[in-house]
Amino acid sequence: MTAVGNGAQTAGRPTRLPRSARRKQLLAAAQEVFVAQGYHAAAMDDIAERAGVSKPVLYQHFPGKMELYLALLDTHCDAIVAKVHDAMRGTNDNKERVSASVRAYFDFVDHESEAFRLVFESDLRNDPAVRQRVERVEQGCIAAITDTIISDTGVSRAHAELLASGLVGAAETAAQFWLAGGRQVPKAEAEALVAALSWRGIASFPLQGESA
Amino acid sequence: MTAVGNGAQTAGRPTRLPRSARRKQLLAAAQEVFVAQGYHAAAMDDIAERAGVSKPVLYQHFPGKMELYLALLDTHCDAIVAKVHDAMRGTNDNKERVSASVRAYFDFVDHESEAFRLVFESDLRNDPAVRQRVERVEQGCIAAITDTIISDTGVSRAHAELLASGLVGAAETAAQFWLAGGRQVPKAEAEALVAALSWRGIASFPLQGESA
DNA sequence: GCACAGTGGAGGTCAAGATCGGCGTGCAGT
DNA sequence: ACTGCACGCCGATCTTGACCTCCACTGTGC
Repeated sequence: MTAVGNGAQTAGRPTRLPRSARRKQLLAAAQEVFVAQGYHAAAMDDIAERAGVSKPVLYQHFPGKMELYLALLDTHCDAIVAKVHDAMRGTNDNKERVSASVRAYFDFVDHESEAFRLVFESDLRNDPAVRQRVERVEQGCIAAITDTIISDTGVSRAHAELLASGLVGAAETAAQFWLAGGRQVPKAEAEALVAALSWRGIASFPLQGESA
Repeated sequence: MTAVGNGAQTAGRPTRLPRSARRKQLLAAAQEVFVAQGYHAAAMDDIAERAGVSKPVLYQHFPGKMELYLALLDTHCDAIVAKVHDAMRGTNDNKERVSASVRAYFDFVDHESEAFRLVFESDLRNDPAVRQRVERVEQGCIAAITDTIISDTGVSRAHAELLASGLVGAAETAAQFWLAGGRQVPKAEAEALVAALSWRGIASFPLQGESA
């Protein structure tokens, strides 16, 4: 976990990068610092130092701390919703849809845990701009699932949304727990377990009425 | 939603309270402000104003902002875990246990939404002291359910924990969604829906192997 | 050899947490 | 009942810390 990309050259020659590459590098450095320290504790000095540049450079690429954070957030928010959408559209078998959605969550947590923590453990949820984006992610995931539930079970939208939020919460919390616990269970096993839980939970809902 | 307890007396005569009553009033005011604004955005001035006193009084009762927040947190953390424990011990029927647990979450969200948001939407999870307490709550709930799952299904502890985290996440997220959506669905209905989802999901796990 | 673009470190500003001298009120003793 | 005392409370202030810009330097193209 040293500096990003081209490495720290604080003592060596300062390398001149094209703006595009520099911007990506700054974003990567910012992501590491934001995830490690949280938004408030992260100082712009830390981010600049992490990237191996000085603060003015940072401010030549981003107007302020908030915009930098939002840029990062936007990138990943899109990615998450897109993955769930893909999981829904990739097949017509609902059981497979559940599996794919759960797998999407675990993949995301496994491969991009930094992005996950950036979005779901943000300490800025009170800020309207951030709140809007984070809620948009959850709403987006819930909405994607809701539509499928409605069309396949016929329950009301309000009920379907509640069920969808439960499923999303199960996948999200389980994935988070799996990550926090140090990936004790093999990933495929964990996915299968949570997928089974979710599928058994939702599968019999077309019945609508409760049978004992 | 004006000032707490004895009302705002900014213009009138300042009332002198015994220390114990003043402390409780300050805690209530702090809770309102912390929930409404989040930890970082909440200023000690706001809390003092909300309580109708001045800042020095606040600092005569609590050493600092963090201690004030932790005092609040501790109160509610205990309450949540206790409720889930009660739900587990109240009966031996597992289906009823699931219902009771879900009802516990919804009750908590319904009746003490402020406390819920204080704990689960905290913007201080990066702070070790806060993180420890919040994780302790989730771990506590998960652990309570895990034991039941293990003794009744025989799956390994790691798997049971994962399942438990999924169930907790479902109840938590659904309750949160229900609250955020303005309680559109009647509480009893929402509880029944989520309980059914959870119960159907977990009920057939004793089989262990998957039947189509 | 010279102009120039871009870097690096020092400083301004402001918000928010934490604190000091005065004030008014209720009570004890005579 | 009157006076001195003790205590809780308030307005105004200090300081820290973090975001955001200005002077000296270095390496390059003509």
